[in-house]
Amino acid sequence: MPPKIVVVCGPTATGKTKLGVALAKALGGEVVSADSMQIYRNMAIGTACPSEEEREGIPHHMMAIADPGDNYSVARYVEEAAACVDDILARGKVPILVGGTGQYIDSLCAGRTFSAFRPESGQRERLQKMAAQGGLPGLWEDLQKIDPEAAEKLHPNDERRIIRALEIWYETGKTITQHNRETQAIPPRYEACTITLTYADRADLYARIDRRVDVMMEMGLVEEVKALLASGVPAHCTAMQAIGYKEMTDAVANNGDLQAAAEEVKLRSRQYAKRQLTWFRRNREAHWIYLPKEPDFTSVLRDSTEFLREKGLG
RNA sequence: GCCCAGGUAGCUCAGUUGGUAGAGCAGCGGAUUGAAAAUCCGCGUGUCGCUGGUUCGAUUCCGGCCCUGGGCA
Repeated sequence: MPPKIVVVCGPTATGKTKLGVALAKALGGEVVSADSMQIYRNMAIGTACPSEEEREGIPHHMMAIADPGDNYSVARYVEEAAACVDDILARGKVPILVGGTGQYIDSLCAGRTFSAFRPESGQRERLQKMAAQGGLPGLWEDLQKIDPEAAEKLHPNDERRIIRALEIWYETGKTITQHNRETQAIPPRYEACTITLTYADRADLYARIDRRVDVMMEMGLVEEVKALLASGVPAHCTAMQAIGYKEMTDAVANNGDLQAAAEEVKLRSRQYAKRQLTWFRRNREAHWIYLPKEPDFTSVLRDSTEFLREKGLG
């Protein structure tokens, strides 16, 4: 049996951080972040990265460990986070995976491996150029000849995945279908005991998100973005695609209305939360906690620990 | 008060030479195997301001009324 770990997931602004810390204290655990943007340094405000006080002395891993100019990826995450988790287990503590990036969570728990080559090989750039010049339909047709099964599953407009599938083929001589089949055969690396947090009423979640963006603005999101740009972080790198950062970058560059930009950030955050829900709904094993408008943290914690006890944790 | 323009989806608007209407955005749903806070796909949710008239049939034409914006007083 793979080792058990706790997973706390859910859409943004549902209190994952707080629950993660409380569970770490209750179970003797450490937090491992599963957040594709908190992974970057110097982005504390816009990514709602927990402060020292909020961490309450609990060690937090996989947080603020990459340079914003780096282009972090799932592959790197799985490798580094697995090392963290294994280390925590080896010390007899409970790893508590906390975050909203479903792809990172699932890939880590599945023990998924990724095709072993550097995306910087130039292949991707070449394919992107072809697509940009109207060659996407042709690329999809190429894929259909090389790997009909993959082409079947991909919409002809899904440029990223079509290019990814072709890139793997040209670089390794193996189809993505073959690669996926191999990774699916890998046994799960961890047994995830998953708690998914969300508000029972979507309107309450959206209201929470809106309020949180206002707080980020008060805390100085604009200054944080300006500082990143001033330090030489490229305006179009992965980190700057994060919600809050791209909108503020545009607003600052165009001398635009910051309040209007904040409204845009709220909208994009709500849409993001909805996509997160779509991802998490897929996991039928997860224990969902449906929060009322004014959540009572004590009962959320009790509900969580009860579920984990049933799962044999704590 | 008079003149003009307009009132169609949650918003901005298109349209119907009379046969109960469609785009963008928002919203909802789905996907997701090295960008994932990214990216891709699907779905129209409606007393066509109200009320009479003409008509087999009116959101469309005509009258009246109400509302909004602009102009003249």
